[in-house]
Amino acid sequence: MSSVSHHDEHDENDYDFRRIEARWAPVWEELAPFSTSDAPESKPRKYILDMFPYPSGDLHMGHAEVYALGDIVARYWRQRGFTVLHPIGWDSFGLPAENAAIKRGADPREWTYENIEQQKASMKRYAASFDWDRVLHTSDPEYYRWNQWLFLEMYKKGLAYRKDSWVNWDPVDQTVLANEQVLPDGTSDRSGAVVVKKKLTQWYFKITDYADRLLDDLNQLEGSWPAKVLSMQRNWIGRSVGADVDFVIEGHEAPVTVFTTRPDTLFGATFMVVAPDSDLAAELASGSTPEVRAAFQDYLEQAQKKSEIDRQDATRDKTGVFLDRWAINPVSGERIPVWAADYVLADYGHGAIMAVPAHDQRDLDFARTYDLPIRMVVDTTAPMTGTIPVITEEMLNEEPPTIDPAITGEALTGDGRLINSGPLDGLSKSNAIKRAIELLEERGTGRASKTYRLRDWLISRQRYWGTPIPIMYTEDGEEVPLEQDALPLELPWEKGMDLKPKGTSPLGGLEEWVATTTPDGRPARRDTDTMDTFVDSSWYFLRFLDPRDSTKAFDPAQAEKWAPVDQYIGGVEHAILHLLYARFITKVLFDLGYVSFTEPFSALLNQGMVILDGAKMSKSKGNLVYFTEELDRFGVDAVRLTMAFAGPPEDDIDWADVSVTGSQKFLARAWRLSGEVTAPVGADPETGDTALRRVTHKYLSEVPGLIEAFKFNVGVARTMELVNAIRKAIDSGPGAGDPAVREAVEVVAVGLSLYAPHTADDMWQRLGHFDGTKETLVAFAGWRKADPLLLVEDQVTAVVQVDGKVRDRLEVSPKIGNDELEALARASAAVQRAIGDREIAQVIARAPRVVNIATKK
RNA sequence: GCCCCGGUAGCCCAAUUGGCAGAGGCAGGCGACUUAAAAUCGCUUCAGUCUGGGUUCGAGUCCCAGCCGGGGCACCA
Repeated sequence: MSSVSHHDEHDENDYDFRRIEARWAPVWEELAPFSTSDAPESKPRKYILDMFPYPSGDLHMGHAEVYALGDIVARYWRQRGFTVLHPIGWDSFGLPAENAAIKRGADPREWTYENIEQQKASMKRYAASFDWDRVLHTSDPEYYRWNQWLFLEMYKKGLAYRKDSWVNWDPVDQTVLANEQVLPDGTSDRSGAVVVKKKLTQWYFKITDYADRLLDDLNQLEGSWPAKVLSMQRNWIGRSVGADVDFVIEGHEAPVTVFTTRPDTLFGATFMVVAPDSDLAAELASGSTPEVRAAFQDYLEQAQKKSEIDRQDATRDKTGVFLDRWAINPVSGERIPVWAADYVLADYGHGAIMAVPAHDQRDLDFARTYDLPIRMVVDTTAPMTGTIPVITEEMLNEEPPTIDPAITGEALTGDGRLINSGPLDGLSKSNAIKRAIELLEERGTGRASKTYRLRDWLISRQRYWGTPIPIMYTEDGEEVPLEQDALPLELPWEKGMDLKPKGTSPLGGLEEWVATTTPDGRPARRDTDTMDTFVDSSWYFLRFLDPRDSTKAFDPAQAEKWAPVDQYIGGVEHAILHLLYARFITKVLFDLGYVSFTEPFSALLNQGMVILDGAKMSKSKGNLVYFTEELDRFGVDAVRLTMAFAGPPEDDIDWADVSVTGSQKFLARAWRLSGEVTAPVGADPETGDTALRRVTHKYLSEVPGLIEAFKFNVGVARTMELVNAIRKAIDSGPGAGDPAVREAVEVVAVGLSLYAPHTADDMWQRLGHFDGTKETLVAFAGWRKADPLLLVEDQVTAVVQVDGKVRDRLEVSPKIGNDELEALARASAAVQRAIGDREIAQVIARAPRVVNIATKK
């Protein structure tokens, strides 16, 4: 045997992913098939967006998943005849670059743009169908100048402002953090350090102005966004509805307002508590006796020494200090003591509460610690029917169990009948809430009110690698915004610049840059902080519409054409931060008249994580699966297909549970078919084998619904079925020359183009369709219409049950009627045997599927 | 403590409005091809759907209670 000819034959008929990848990568590079710059006006449009990556190192398996899934969606809509905008860029400002630069003593730009080049090469290898003409990097001056523009627009509207406040300080990264960046355990989501509080003057975006809209508009996204994300956002915004109540403080000019969700318990308020770190507490203490002042100072210092973790521990004992001040209940006129205690937070509500120990567990714990009065005002033993209290005879005869919170230590928060509450007596909880608010409003000492967990977005960062804040300060402290034509205010770089975190921005060290003059010629100093990088990503989807536009951030006309994003794909780790900010900025841009929509992402898909052996992959655990290694071993298409096939996209993929080899074998099976087809291009499929055509057309009709429901795993399974059916047709059916076989293999190629672009294009070429032009790539072949005649089965199996158990199966016409089916069922010998001598009670026929005969018991 | 999601074969997962529990894959077994093996092809074993109730002619699917797993929020007034 000639080994040479043997080898040649091998070459032609063996699936060699390396050779196939090497064949197509240069073709795609040359044809730039997914550029949308020449999109015809006539075609419908889709904007499919994958969350853009941060350029730290090379791509990892998580990227491999998101870009595989996003690409399925993009390629699907292209096959459906849409012009698909599927851009990519880099979220390239941020701390990792800066930390790497410090380690290497170099410019963060070098590290950043080297990584971008590496990731870009990997993405191209991965064959993601991006529009490479629209690449953007948020660290380019041409991008971040529009962050500055946005900041100034918001500044003009009072939505960007500076305030002095207690902020979250990351002692490792030496910068402030937004609330959203502090994890529930009080550590930084970046460095992992325990966050401490620091009082600083910082820039904020007034996201709280949008709290109601951010909450209410979530209803529009119901069904299109994962329920989990909607619930997380609702929790995060945390709207509480209740009342503001004004308490006069003896010897204090202004009344103190408290927020409460339970104005019905106003008569049960037996003391007031203010947050020790609030201005109000300091004020009240300073007006008190020297002893109180000293005790308060002492308490405040202790409270501030506590870490965020200790402070949030709900189980720890309540502490506080009496301020020797007295407040007057605006409804009852009662005189109640005022305390300072750190279970009240300075930055929630008004930083002060009315304490109702009988009906609030925290207040009760505090009252029991300091021996303060506890008064029940809601009798929760009175059962309610609607809003009318009902007392049964049984209850009158029974010795009632003690429910007094002062004895049990359990606050009563349930519904009940109001007692000890003057005009509210006898009312139910909900009616008493309404009535109490009316009473307060009549007297002008309170009003209905809402408060939120959401705080304003702190955007200042004391680090280098970000967007400079376009504000300067004159010698007398006046804020002066930059003029638009002074933008971009470029981020300066000096060789040997010290970027080490030291608590103030590194830009402060560049005297030449900091010292400037106002437009009217006064000496001034620039703000040396940079913006939170979440500002960058809060509007990038609009910049993709024309990333080279040097005259504006984006073109409203283009936004009208493409936006909002039809499908957004990314990890659930951004469920709050990025998505909340992007929603906020979109609403701001709407209010400013730049866009006509109020939500940026019409639909959202969260993919799960790629894990290994049940554990998150990490370098420290040493259980990393390397992206490049997987591609080298199994090929791009097999890795992509595995991502799609592993399971529902939102579930985690355990790389130990999947078989990339299996994917590879399947691709080889499918690919080989394209070499076996002998029917000529254009052979009329209608002259082919009907049984195979039924399978093919069922595939054509079912798969679109599956893809649109993100059931990619089922879509792949259906493609496997079709391939199996073709294999059978060739080996033991009508044979490789049948036009239906050609039709089916072509449908496989188009179907596979969503998951395995190299294999699909190679099949398409072997089937004789590719002529070197962009239009003849399989990506543009189009999804064929299923022939409805082939979808109608001429025989279906009807099941006959007796008392719910399957006793016979009948081959019947799909058009059979209930009566006829029932008659057939009754005639069945197997059925009669099952019935025996029992009497038939009822027969349910659901033609053409099922007949159930129920017998009398 | 409050809220949300999920439990189907050894494993990953399917299953229109309630209507034959199994589509697909992995792993395993047997066979064909081969001197042999790999590759390939064919055939094939395996659960009655977490538990207990309920509704129904009929429940993986709907309702109630519970168990287990995952997630979010939580001294938020």
